Amino acid sequence: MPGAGLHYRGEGEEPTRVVYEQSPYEATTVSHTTYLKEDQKSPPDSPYEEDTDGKYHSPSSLAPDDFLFHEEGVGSFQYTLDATRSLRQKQGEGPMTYLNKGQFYAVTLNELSANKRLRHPISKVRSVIMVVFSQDKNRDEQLKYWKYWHSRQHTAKQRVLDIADYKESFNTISNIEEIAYNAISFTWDVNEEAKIFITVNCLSTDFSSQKGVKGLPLMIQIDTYSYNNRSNKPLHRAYSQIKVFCDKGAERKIRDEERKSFRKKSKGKDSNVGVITVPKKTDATFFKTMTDLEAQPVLFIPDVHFGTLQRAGQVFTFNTEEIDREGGVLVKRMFRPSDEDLCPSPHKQIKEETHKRVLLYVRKETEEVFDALMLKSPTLRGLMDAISEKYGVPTERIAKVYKKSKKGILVNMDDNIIEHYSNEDTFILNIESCADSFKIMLTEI
Amino acid sequence: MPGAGLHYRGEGEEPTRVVYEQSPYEATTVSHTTYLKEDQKSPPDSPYEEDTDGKYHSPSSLAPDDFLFHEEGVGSFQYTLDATRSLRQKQGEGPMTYLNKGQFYAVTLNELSANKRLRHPISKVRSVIMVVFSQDKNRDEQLKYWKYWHSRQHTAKQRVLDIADYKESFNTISNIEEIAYNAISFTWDVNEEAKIFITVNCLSTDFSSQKGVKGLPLMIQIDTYSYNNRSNKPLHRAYSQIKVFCDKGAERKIRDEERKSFRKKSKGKDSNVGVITVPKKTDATFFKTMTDLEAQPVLFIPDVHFGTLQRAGQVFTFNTEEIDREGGVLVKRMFRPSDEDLCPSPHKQIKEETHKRVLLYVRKETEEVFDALMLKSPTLRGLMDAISEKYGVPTERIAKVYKKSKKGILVNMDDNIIEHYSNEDTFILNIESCADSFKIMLTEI
DNA sequence: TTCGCAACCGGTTGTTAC
DNA sequence: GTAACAACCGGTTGCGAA
Repeated sequence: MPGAGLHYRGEGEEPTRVVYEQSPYEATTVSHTTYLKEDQKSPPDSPYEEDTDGKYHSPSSLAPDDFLFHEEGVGSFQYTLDATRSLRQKQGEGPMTYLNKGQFYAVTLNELSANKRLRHPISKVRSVIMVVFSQDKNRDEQLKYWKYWHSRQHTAKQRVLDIADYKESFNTISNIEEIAYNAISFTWDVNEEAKIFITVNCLSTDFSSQKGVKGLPLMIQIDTYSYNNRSNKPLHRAYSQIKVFCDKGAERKIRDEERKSFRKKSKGKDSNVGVITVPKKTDATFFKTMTDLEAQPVLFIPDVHFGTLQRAGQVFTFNTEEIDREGGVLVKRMFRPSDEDLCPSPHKQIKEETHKRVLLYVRKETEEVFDALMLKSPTLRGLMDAISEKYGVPTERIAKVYKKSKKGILVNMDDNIIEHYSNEDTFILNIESCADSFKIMLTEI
Repeated sequence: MPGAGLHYRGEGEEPTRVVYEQSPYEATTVSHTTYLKEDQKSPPDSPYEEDTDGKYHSPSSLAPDDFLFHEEGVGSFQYTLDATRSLRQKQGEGPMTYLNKGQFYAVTLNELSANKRLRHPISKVRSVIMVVFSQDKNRDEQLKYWKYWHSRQHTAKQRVLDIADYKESFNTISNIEEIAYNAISFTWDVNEEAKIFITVNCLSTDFSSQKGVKGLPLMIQIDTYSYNNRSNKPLHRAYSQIKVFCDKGAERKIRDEERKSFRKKSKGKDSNVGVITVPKKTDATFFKTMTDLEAQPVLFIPDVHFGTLQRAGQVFTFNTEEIDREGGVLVKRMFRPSDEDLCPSPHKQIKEETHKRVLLYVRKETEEVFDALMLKSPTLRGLMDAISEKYGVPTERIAKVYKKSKKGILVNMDDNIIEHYSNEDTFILNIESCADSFKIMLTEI
């Protein structure tokens, strides 16, 4: 790891002074309050790596104290999650921390800069803590999962991520905002350790109706922004991979792994192929710093339908107020993601027209979960518009729309047919590209 | 078991002559073709019991051959299910047979009367084989379960119970009717053993979204009616309790039970509390005769909405025809359960409204794809309006509308014909221009 | 490639100790 | 009662044999 000057923080060790690599691109001193200009695009990837443990290496050649922040501020923050981490770790996967659904876990946030002792003059930052899926899941997949999960909750108000209102926590943070169902933002002072208590309200197995299968891994991601930053880009981003279990499932999982490890050992077969056993028991997990600060995390705000519309409105209103007080126009944009950044709301307006609208569910043949098509009018045109909007097929390029009845009869779709569909009728959708036009097939199921 | 004269049929043993207890209520000879009068209510419970094994005891004191049928005919039929039965059996539960979803199992039906050798002059009976829930589930619960299950099937056509079209089977049965999604009826001759092959398409775990829980036990029930019986009441009713598993789950379940039984035994603890171990391995299960012939089994026909309306209609029509030939008015009622006996439609009003509308599919001779004609009323006028709207033919210019039946018979279309069309009936449409008017031809296909 | 089968997976349930 | 924990449950997956 050439030239990397990274800080290692052992357990119980006081964070002291940290030295960062000098950026090859900009070698000037930047204070914590000097941020990236907006037009500064495509920063280089962080040139150093971290080990799979998520901790930082301590190179033998520590640079002197008077080195400065990395331009991006990457690496200057360190977060921990107070939960037992899995001892074993599959090859090709990062470490995994086990949580129980509905249980509170402490998350601590520290800023480890060399200037720590000097105290930053403007020392407030805003962090957003989120529950997201692994990066191999794209935006649509993530939203599909969240929608699926949300549709099966007892109450539509059920959030993915909650924060505890412990006094212990409120001494260190403020301006808490539930900016999405899976994201909470708050501000804290880099001169003091911040501590929050979070709980995750979904199970890793909640994203599929299949029984007896592994749950999906999730990530707790923390993005930290300059308080007055004009940029959409966080100063720092880190994550911790988690699995969420029922009841005391996290503890059982650890127990079972220990048992299995013991059985393996007693068999003498040191077949640790593909499994790395983390040596010592870890009561806390360090977040792993990410180098990609550009990717937009997927925020989930449920589809606001009738009664729920109002609630989402509240969130936005609240955010807007907050942000107005802060005076940052661009920050406002960030904290109020556009419809496209969120779960796209098909029913943006209107109340008197609602009775004419039809909500159809369609899914691909190969998929399990449906997409919702809200037809602004129960007509062929309305259907084509909805498909166009949802799947990016230009309306004018849709050559034919067929429907196939349950008996397999192929019919030209028309207004009349659509008018007689009921809300929540279900179809298999097939979009066939044919020359430079598309043929749409809705199969009734 | 005092005074019980029951027949025991061992494996491989030919059913020969059976002796039944003389009814204390009626000691007259009744032939198989003499049935209960309709006004004869509340028959006494069958005065004999069966052991939990579901087989019949063979009392040492067998009565002579010339004893006669029990008034109800109960006990004169014996059915077997060729599937391995669970070795263990929980206290308070009957025996349980394990099946795999989608796998075919043989069911044999025998009539064991003393007159067997004499051959019945009128020897046809109708049996209905059903998959139902245990008796502790009332009608509403059962329908709720079926609806839940049906709503999660890949195709709405998915039936609960299917019968194989093996030649081996068709030699012994006829007039097969799928009278409900969970019930199939057929006729057979009591002088010959009937053999059918059935498969169950639901899992015992399919009735709940909960993960990791026991599946619901089901019953295969067989009701046997006199072929010309005017009564709703079957001659005989028997059931076998089953659990349906995925893949080869039935075999695994048996294996696991054997393993556990072995472990218990090796521990020396003869703690058979609450568990009866069936001594020998049973490759087939005997159905257990039920004494309650009054209870109406719960038949499941899915909510008929638009497209599916017609399918249910077909079933009914078919049944009605069948029954008319048999001439039994009351049987007809039985095979055509009222809406209340079936899955009650939640959209009853909607159905009432849409009841009058008919959706027909028509295509040109040369085309492949159909157009939909929504008739606002099921009349000739409604048809002409729909054609006019769809193809721009002025209604007043339509001179004649013919229909051509499948046999090629040409008929003037009238209100009556149209009223009897079902949703999604299909036609070839031909519009012939003749002077300044048009002739329409609908050919049934 | 399929089949038989044991192991995996994790929600759920029952049992035992405090 | 409640907390800890092992066993149950059955769909699913992976592995070795035919």
